[in-house]
Amino acid sequence: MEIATKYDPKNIEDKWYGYWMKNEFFKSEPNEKESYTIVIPPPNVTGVLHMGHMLNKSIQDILIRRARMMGYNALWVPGTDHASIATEAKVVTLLKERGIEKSQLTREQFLEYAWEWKEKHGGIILQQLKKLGASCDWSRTKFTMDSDLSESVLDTFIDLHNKGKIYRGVRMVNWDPKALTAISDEEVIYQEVQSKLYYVRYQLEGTDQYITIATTRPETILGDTAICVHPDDDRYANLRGKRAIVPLVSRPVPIIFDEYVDREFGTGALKITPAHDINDYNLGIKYNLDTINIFNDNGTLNEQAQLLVGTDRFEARQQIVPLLENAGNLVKIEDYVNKVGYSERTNEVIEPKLSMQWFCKMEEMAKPALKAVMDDLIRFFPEKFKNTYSHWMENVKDWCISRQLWWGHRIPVYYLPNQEYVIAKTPEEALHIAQEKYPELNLMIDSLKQDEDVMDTWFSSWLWPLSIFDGIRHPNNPELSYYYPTSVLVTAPEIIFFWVARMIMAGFEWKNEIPFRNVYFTGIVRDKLRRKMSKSLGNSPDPLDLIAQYGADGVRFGMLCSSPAGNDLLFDESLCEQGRNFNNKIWNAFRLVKGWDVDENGEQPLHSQVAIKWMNQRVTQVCTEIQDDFEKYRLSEALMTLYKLVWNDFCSYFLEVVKPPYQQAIDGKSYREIIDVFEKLMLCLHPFMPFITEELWHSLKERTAGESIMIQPMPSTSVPYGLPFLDRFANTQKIVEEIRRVRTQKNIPQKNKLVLFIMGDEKNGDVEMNSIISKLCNLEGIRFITEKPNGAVSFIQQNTEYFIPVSQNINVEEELAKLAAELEYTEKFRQSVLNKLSNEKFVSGAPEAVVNIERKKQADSEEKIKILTEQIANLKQNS
RNA sequence: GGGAGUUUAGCUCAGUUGGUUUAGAGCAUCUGCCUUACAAGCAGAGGGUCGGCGGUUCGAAUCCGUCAACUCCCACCA
Repeated sequence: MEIATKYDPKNIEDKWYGYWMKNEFFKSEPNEKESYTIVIPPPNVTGVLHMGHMLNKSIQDILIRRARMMGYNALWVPGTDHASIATEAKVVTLLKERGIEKSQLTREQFLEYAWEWKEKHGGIILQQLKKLGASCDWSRTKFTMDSDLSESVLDTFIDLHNKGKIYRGVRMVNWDPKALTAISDEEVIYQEVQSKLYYVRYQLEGTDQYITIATTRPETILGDTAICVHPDDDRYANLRGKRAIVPLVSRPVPIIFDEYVDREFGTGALKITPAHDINDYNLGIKYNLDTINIFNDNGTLNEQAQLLVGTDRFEARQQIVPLLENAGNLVKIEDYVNKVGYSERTNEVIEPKLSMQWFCKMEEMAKPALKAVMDDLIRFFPEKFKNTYSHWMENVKDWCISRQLWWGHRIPVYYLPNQEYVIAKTPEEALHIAQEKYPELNLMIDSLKQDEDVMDTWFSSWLWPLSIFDGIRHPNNPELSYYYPTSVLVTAPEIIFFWVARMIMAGFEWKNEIPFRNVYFTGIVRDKLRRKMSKSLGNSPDPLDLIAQYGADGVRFGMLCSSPAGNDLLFDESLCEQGRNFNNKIWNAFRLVKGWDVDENGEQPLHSQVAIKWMNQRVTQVCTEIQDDFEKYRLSEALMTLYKLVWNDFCSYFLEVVKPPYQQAIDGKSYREIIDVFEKLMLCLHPFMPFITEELWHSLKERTAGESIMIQPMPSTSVPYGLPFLDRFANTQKIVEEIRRVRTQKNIPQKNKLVLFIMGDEKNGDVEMNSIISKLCNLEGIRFITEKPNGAVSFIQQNTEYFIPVSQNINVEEELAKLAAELEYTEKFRQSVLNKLSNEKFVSGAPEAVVNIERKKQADSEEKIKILTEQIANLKQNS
């Protein structure tokens, strides 16, 4: 049957994925083998596959497939993250499209919609991963809001609270006055805006003197509770102990001295509004200042402002200017460019707002987590992220773990009528505890009011490697003992603090062990213009379209062939094209081999015997190389090495040598050995390109039902390979290239046979390698000579002279020029070597091996100069 | 403002402790080929004073200093 000339991955990929699933090859259970575990960084449950996932998941699949073939019990655990903020935003938007406002719903109603949506549309991304070939154990799929994982989150909250590591405190949050919610720092977008800098003077109490401050937000003057200057600022040294009068509201406030103030900016004097600026708030704590909150949640001024009550903050900014001017407090207004934070969701200007939040103490937990990385108990690839990590861990701040949302793990705190609170996993439990503690209150279930907030999403994902094995609730369970610590975490450097650092802390906190041994940081996928791929820019291709166009194997190749750990990937479809072409190349190599007639009685030619020996040694050599690459997570290097092995060595050399002459059969021995080599190549490539390798592995030999390449062992690296033999072959390849160059230059078609003259004694000839040259260069014969022939083109390889007689006239000028150029180069080279060797300090200072190399270079170049000089003389004489 | 990193061929990158490198790969480019596996291919070729300057050394892409450009992270200036 004819095999198509082009590889078509479509049906093949679906067929094998189904086969793998049916045979449960992805499943893992603890056994006597060593475990190799990867937990997926759980994508948002609302997410769809993007290019960043493609890179990240391809890498994980490559690692897990290789581990499986290296004899480990490999497990890749999939799952999704509930992603409080993103999911809630998504659900809110979808409800709005149906004409429902979140504010109209009760918490329970909203959550019902959210769950309904999650069940229906959540986790699409996991289905998409199957297209990529991801070999996850799907039977273990987890979701951060599964009941067991949720319970683990509550357990850890309660545990940390009992240990005194969780507390309640006031914090400045990013308030969105339009959405009426706090948002995270990550959702604030800073933009430069053209604004004004207002200089306002404050009268000093009991004098007719003034102090002038500069502000971009004059409306917040109404909430001022201090003036601050630099302690070393001579201009204000006499103000110590004085008070200033806040304009318009006539409030006397202290003048404080702190190094926070930049003397160069404005007048060097700063007004302090602790309720509406994070820095002012910190100063407020330091100097025990009053905090006057002048804003309502919707951004209008409240009664505390005394003036302009009910006016919007921006309107108030306009209106307060003439008021200040009339009162004689406005000094001047300058144009000014500053950065203002906007809400990513509503594009509203963020208002810093004080609110009560839950915090987790970090300092103590950070210590073992920092040490583990610095001591290489956990290794980072690339290593440079150790610096980033240590810098952050040494300056770690307490973690605000509450979020003003509904979708997520609700904080298990129950407030009592007496202002106290209890912590418990369920309302019933809470009631029970409360009743025991305060029997006099006669508490009922309705007396308890649970905290309205949910926990930060990371407060569940930091448990991920533990909670998926139920390691929080049952820290000594056999699954956890077997699979934990996991082998490697593959993730993005952006979340090194949010997630990586915290998982390490959680690992020590609840298991007293690292969660993973290695961390591989991927880069960011960018477009050719180095812009981050994003939905809003519209510069990101749809991964599923790419897979449809180039095949999953092709896309995987494209993602991997040029992305060293930590480096950004500048994605271009041409990379996938290269991958597709590679698949096609392999496919056609298979077509060639499959098309041969086999003659079991045929004798194996010498060139085949030599080529097979060489190819096997090359495979072993490359396997050893990529073993090292994998240990260092140099996956791109490993892939490129295999790419070159297959394309250059296997296709361009090996198959060309062993290929029988047109319409002749191949001998049985060679055929079987070629198939064996082909099979080894498929094994090596399988982690990178699982589908085509499975397809061909099945086609190369008879297989029985239920067999698969993905559970075969990798080719052994223990077979010795001989460097001298490989060197001989490399030299042979150079000779072949020289002959081909002659053909190209002299326009001699490949089908015309040539004769090769070799200067020297036939006894010293390399019969094995010459058989290769004969086959590849279509030689009529090889003859050994002692006299330089006329009418021949020559080249020198390893100081042996080769001549090829050509029918047309030799262009003597051209030949001479070529020889002269080579002579000049060689003489220069020799001179540089001589310079080194004539240097006393080099000869005495450099290691002997290095000096010997130079001596060898000298001898070789002198020999070559001699040969070239002779050739030039000979050529001149004969012309 | 604080910290980290990058700079090698047109592009993306290797180059491991300084010495078998007057620097390699893949892609792209150019030339010639529809050669009986593959034009998604074959054969051949060109292309770099390793960001600039200075230093250490017998010897520097590699180590040190300095300048320049770019990137990322953190903090965010009234």
